[in-house]
Amino acid sequence: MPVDARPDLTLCHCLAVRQAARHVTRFYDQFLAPSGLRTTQFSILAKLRRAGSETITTLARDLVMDRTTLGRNLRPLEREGLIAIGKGSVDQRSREVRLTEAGAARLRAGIARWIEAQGGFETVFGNRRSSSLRALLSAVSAVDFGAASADMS
Amino acid sequence: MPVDARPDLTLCHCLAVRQAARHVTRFYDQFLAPSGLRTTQFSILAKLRRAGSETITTLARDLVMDRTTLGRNLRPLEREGLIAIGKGSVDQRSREVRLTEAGAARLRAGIARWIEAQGGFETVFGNRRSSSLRALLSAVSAVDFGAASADMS
DNA sequence: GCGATATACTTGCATATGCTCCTAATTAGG
DNA sequence: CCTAATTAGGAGCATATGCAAGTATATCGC
Repeated sequence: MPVDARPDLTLCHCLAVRQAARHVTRFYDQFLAPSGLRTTQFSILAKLRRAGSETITTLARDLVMDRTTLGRNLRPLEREGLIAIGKGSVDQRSREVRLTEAGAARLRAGIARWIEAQGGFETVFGNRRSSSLRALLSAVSAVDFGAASADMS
Repeated sequence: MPVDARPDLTLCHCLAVRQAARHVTRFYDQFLAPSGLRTTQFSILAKLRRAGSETITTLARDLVMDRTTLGRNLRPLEREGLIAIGKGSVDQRSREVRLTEAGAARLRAGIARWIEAQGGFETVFGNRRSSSLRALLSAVSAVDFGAASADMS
């Protein structure tokens, strides 16, 4: 590459993944709307059903989300009684988050819609490409950027 | 698949792309921070440099972003004098957004950091996989979900 | 030309995102 | 034990995200 060449900013991986996230989120949210859940909320409830009970920190790590972000995202769910948050049994600092009955019911309603969204996505994008994409995205989310981080302090 | 089988929610494409977006954004933002730009702002300025001048609606479409979201995202940039917004010459309703000199300078500073981030990403994720990923993400962003939309009104 | 329709944008609302700084509880060293 | 470093979580700040509803301008039909 010539020294003077302007780098091609259209090749930005960050922009690509953010644009796709916006586009796909709007699609899924459209389906989930009747259930009264957003994709983020749906993901949280789904994760809780699998995990049973988790602290905010571990749940945040599972969802590749900042702790403080998750803490706030839990608020609307708790307000609606879809989750319950109690003190951690071993560590008094931590808080255990668990799915309530109402939350499980809401999740079931959401799942019916999610199946449509997921199916719709795969129909238009193709099963093969969908699988490839999800595999690559999972790999990205699992990457440890620590070694290449800007801040080495 | 058995009728009673619970669908595997961990295969959600929406969750996958959102998690990846969060993870990658944090990585790029770390690098961009010294330039005083966030990835979203960097993308907007970069787009404006290429486009020269665009209305909010077309710019939003280019960035796969809601018009109202973009409208608000422009505010901090205008406040800092990195962009200028004037009335559209042909259509009086529209507003033309363009890069200022200060914006171009800021963008140049950001590009230096972006190169590090982009390079770091490709180093840890691999050039081949990075290319495949970006291609798939571009395809996703270009998909017209209209036909498979939940709302057919 | 005028009323109907469409388009460009803004505002209000609610959630999403993560950083920095703070407090409380835990754990490590001595 | 008791202090120091660590960890779990919250609060404040700023931006990001998009829907619904509203206003202003353009364009279409006649």
